[in-house]
Amino acid sequence: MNVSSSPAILPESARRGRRKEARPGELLDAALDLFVEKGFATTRVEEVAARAGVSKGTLFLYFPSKEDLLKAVVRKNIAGRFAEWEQELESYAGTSSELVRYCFQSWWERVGSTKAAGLGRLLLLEANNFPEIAAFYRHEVVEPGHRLIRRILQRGMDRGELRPLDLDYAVYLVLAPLMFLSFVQPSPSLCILSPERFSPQAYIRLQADNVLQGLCVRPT
Amino acid sequence: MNVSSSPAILPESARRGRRKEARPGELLDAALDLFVEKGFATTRVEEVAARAGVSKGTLFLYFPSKEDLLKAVVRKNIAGRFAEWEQELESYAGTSSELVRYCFQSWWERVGSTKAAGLGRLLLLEANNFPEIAAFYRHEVVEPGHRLIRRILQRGMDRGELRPLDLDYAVYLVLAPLMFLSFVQPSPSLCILSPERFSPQAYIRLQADNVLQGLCVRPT
Amino acid sequence: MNVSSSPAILPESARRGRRKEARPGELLDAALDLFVEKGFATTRVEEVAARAGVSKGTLFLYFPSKEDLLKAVVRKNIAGRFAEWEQELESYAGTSSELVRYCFQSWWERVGSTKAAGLGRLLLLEANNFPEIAAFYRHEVVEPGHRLIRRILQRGMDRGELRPLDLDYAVYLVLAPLMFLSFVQPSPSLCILSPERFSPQAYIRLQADNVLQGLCVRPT
Amino acid sequence: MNVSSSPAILPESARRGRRKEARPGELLDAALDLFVEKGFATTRVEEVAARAGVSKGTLFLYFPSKEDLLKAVVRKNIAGRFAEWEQELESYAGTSSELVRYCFQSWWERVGSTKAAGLGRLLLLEANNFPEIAAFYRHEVVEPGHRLIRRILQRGMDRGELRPLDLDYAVYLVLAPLMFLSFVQPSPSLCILSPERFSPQAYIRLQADNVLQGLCVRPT
DNA sequence: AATGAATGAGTGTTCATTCAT
DNA sequence: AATGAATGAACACTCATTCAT
Repeated sequence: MNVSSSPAILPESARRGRRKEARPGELLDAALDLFVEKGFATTRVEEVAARAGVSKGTLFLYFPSKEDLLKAVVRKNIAGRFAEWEQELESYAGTSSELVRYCFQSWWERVGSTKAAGLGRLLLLEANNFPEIAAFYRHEVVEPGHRLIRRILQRGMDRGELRPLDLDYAVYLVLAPLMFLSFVQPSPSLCILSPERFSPQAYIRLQADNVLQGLCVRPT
Repeated sequence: MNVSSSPAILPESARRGRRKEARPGELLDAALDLFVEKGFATTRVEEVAARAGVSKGTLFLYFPSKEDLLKAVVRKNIAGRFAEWEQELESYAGTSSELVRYCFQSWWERVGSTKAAGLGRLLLLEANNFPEIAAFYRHEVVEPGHRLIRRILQRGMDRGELRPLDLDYAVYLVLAPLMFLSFVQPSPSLCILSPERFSPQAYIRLQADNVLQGLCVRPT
Repeated sequence: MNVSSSPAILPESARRGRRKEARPGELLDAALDLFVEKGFATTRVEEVAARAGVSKGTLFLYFPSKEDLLKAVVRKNIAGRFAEWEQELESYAGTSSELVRYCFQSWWERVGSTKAAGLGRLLLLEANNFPEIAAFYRHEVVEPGHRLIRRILQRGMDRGELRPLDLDYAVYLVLAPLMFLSFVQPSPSLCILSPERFSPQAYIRLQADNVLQGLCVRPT
Repeated sequence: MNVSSSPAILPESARRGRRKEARPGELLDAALDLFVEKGFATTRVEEVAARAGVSKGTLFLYFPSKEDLLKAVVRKNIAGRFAEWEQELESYAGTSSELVRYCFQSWWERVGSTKAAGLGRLLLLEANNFPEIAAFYRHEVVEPGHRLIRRILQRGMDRGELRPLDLDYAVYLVLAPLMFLSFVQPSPSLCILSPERFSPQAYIRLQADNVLQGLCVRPT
């Protein structure tokens, strides 16, 4: 259609009228943005609706309550990509160093650089207020994530490429730098000194490097 | 005080009197707890007052508004310990490895294990809502912290004990694991699989170890 | 109609077509039911539409507003049966006792046992909110009803069959039992102890009996 | 106090300030008035508050929700006067005619002429919407009322003063005229032709008369 | 200084009504 | 004629803040 080729032609009339299939997605995107940026309690449903280009009433046509909107946001942004990820791991042929680097890098590409990255931060606080949602997130995201990392580290130990580790804590060697980045990104000015010059990619690279090699000089 | 000079007559009011100066502190403690646990917006001033054992009205006697209460919480819990810390660094005689380990450990003792640890998380989530407070925290805590870590790493590089690093990113090698812990601690169930069995000390130790040595086996 | 001339082609739309004229009636029936059962304010237009098997929008095609729907409900269910009733009275040949009994009985058959009975109760409760509608009902139903009863009682007094009565109050001797029944019927559990066993006919019979004979034993 | 003796002195300042004990009662009175007049759904809590001379928020200080306000209204206006009434019946020495007349008259004095009379009408509709409240009313008011009337009629039959009756229906000979009056009173214009000239006392007297003697002339 | 009753602006949610299709 | 997506005014309820005592 020439709508997409010339977006200037039908901007207004397209926004009006019925768009039943598109609405929920637009609302969920708007909600994710605002919830991550301002928090759940501070975000008014009217703001969400406005950002999605509809009225307050319309939002309630698709989501029975603000809390249900949050649930839907969480559900939508939890792609079950872990299956795919585990596949890749099974068939990975390279060294453990390469695998860890690949893991950091592909987390950035698939999660960290997307809007979904803010979800963790959002739930960080709301976990106490909405235990049910937190449990869902935990089950769908956190647990699979832990399992994946453990397997990677175990593989490295099995192959003699990684030093012996207590896996219960070693998981966080991978998790902490990634989570820190996703927690901090939506309001970088608090923790990052020069947000303008900060390159997440460079951050990821150094963290991957160092989790493998450590700070100390190595005898060559 | 003449209150204590007539102990038999005013036993009740004496208890009150003794506490009078402590009130603001108790309110700030209660506020920190609740803000960290439930978030700023979700916490009602009445809850804060109740936890501090006073009435809602009394709270407003000491703090003109809920936001001012938050500001006061931030101010109180930002001890200017960086001066002391920098002192210790100047006069530190050991190796860089020891210094980094000491840094992790003493962060845990002085910050991570205290209630103040939750402050970062609180402000992380409210940074966008209260830029002024965030800027204050940034200036008083984040920037000195960054400087401290940079100096430690620089010292290590100067002494040839640490490998060459881009300090702009290397700071986060230290910061990320510590911040992750303090962000996650108040609602551990979200990110930590077995919160009951989780030992922050063991976490700290492994992170310090690994930031120095890395995961890879080292040739002996 | 040419719709029926091509029955094979448009079987669906034919059903629609046949119903087209019936729509308003079905909506009015549904509205009466729901208004009487749940009250005007508590009934949503969507419910009315749903019960009539059409969409919300369709209802507004026939009735410009919810209040107009109520007006139409009232208008439809006020059959001008009083003319016929008065006729019967004029030509009635029996005793006054028989006439009163006949009056009770035929009220039950023509009004009390029909859905229209609930109208009185509905308007009783909404009279203060919609004075205009109440005035209409009063003029079309209440006043003719009063006149009818007065005439019956007057006839009885004239014929020496009924004791002398102040007609301004005596009307309610007939009205009260009938109205009570119609007010109470739609939610009988409130006033009637065993709604399952309650027979309106038996109620009507006893009330008619007693309004004529009274409770006291009569000397034979 | 001279407050009551000179009500003009402190009219305003008295209304402000704390009146914790008086508030609930004032709110309940206002609520009963408005609920009876306009119905539950149509009455806004703000109106109730305004009529009681307080703000919307204050109402919620005393009643957690609008529905709870309704419950409290019902509870408050159900005086347990049935015990007293049954006492009077036990010890009543006169004829059954006198007793029935007394019953009609004292219902008017104790119930019909008070604001509580509107309760029945209010619940008539809300019974379907709030079954729990209806059940309470039924248990506290309707059932004791039925029992009382049955006993009166039974006594009359036992003493040979009243004709044989099926009590299950005879109760309504007493109930219907009284209930009709209380249902109709709050918006008399609907059913009563000349509300200005209508005397409830005259109504009560005639109904009592007639329930005993009937319309038909009696041989003397 | 302390209380807690009172306030009212603000927010989530409902629902009669409109209108593009 | 019929639909049902969209609207926004209206209302129940919350809670930071005030103030008389």
